[in-house]
Amino acid sequence: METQIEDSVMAETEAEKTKQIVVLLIGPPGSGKSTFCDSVMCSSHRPWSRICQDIISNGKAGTKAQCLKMAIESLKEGKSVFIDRCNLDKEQRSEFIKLGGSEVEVHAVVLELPASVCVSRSVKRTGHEGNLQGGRAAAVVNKMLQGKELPKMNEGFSRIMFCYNDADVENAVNTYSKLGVMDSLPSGCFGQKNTDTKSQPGIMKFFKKVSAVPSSSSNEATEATRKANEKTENVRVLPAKLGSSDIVYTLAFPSISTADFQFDLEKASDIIVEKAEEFLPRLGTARLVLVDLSHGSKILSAVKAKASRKNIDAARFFTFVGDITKLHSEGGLNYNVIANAANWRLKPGGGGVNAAIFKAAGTDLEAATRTRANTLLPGKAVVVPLPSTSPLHNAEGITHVIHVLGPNMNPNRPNCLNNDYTKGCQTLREAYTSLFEGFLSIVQDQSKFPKRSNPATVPVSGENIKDDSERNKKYKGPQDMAVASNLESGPLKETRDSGKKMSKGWSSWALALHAIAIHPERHENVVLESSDKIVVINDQYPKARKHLLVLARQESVDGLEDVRRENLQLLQEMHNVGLKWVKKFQNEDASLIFRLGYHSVPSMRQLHLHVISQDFESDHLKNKKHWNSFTSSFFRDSVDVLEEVKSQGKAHVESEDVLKSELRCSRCRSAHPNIPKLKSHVRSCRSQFPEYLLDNNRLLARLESS
DNA sequence: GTTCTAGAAC
DNA sequence: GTTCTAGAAC
Repeated sequence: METQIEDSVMAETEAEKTKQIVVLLIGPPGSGKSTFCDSVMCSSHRPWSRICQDIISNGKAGTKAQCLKMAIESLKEGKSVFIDRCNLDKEQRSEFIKLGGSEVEVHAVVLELPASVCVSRSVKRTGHEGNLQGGRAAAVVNKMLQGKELPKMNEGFSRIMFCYNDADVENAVNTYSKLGVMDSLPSGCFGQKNTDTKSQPGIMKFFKKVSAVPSSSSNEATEATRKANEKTENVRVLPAKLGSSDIVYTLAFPSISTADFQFDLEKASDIIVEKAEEFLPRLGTARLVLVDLSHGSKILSAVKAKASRKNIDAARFFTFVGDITKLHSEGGLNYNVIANAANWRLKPGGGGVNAAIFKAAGTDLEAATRTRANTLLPGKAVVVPLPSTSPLHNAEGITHVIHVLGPNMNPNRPNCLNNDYTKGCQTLREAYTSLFEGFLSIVQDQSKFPKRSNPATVPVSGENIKDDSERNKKYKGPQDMAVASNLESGPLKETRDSGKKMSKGWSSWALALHAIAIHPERHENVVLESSDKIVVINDQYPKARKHLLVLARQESVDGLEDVRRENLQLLQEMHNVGLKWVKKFQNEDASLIFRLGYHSVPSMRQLHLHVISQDFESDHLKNKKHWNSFTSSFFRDSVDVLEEVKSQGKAHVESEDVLKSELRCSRCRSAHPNIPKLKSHVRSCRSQFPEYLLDNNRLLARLESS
């Protein structure tokens, strides 16, 4: 018996020592992944299998699935495994990480060499198994690095080594070469620096300096990868020379403010021509196309006439008749960026161009817009990259939508300027400036991957290149545009005026309520009640003994800030449903006391009414923000919201700053130094509630509270 | 919104 | 030493 036990202990110890390893190489083409594997395998005493996606299919490129299959087979044979593919993002890595287990450790070796090194190696190599060579290489490498996510231990790695230069690589090669069958390496993350080489500095500098060079589309690199196998590129073609097949960057835009906002056509056409003339020289070969739906459009003919009088290049600035969402499929126009005559809430609806674009782009555009901005001021623009899943991206080739808000002269629309054309023209000029600058930033951004430049000759010093330093100074990337556009204050008083909120989008975690409200049928397990107007659920992290949420189902009402008179019926319905549940709970326990209300600034998207008992007995109530969001003026009682919307058309929204104020008992208002002490006090406090809460049925108690 | 955790507060 | 908060990451 004893020997048996000893044997099994021995076996376990041994098994631990002989753990196999899966090593994921992480790096773009040219980073030296294959060389790394070869170097280790040359001198290692451990059996290794190198799994290279570029050659897995009888010497040709194969699939991730093939790699996985081969990895499993190699592990069964007792070999350790190198996964020799780029593995640049978490998703790409996840399935290989799953190969790990009690018998198998998963490591990462990150080859973070300068992008320029990778590009130059990719370009120079002739016998590379992936056949990624020539001028396309730079585009591919740079595009890949854009989407790169560095590995983290919590993905499931037991060890990560970062290499930033040849010395680091050599060190890593040695580490793995020396690793005998019985050895293991310490786990942890080694060598990581803070710097991140998402882009290739040299190439960026270069493309900022040359005039904007159009490229076919943002899919350039993907397309390049595919074509790299078919074409032998002449890498010596200069950037300025464009083949006839090249697609030129094109912005299609509607006339801003002249439709629904009733802006004077003559004045508007002057401004359009003036701004186009100003921007064309900066836009390289990119084109501006004014679009209108109807052939008899007065704005188109006015602009056409004025542009012709000013001798503006008609090949680069022209008018086009058609549906702005179908100019390619129905009009044969190649274009990649469209402007939207947006509303200040950046939401679908209203009719016209705005409705058409949101409809054609699908929900992707709405979601993408939210990550950039919540609202827009007149005269401002926000650049939104269109996800490749959007129908507009696929069918028309549109990669970006730029929302623009122009001045309004229509008394039936918000912020009417009452014929003040001094202000109006100023704002319209500003709107076109914002729009064209946004477009310029896209063109510059995409020019990182020029179609026919030779990245191998990317100059370290750019003698032959004209320096357009003015542009360098003045224009920022699209993301900066979005922020800048929203941080500036303007005449739109209704707009949320805290820069923080305005530039905030909805993170993925904040969309859960929205998903339930829109598709309650997909969340049957959590839905307590639903109708066509509302859905009732338990708060997932209740902050009191009873804590429900009544969700509005209507799209586009994200929170209290969006509520207007037209939503009164909805608010009343939500309130009534809340009351009904309060009654139900009080029938079960008459001592429960409730409040119904909204958070001034919700963390989660979709208007939701809190129905919460006032005991606050919950382990989920953990911090100051939790407490203050239910007990300070940040919590807006439903009765008050209803009253304010009825009388003023909207509800007061308290600043988030109050969430940081001191901790006070919701009954006796005494202050407490920290959450545990506060909670302990609240458990035993039997004071009367403040007078304010006893008014107007803000507090819903079955019995007289004592 | 929560979770995790470094470091401040005690 | 432990408790608690606050900021980052998700």
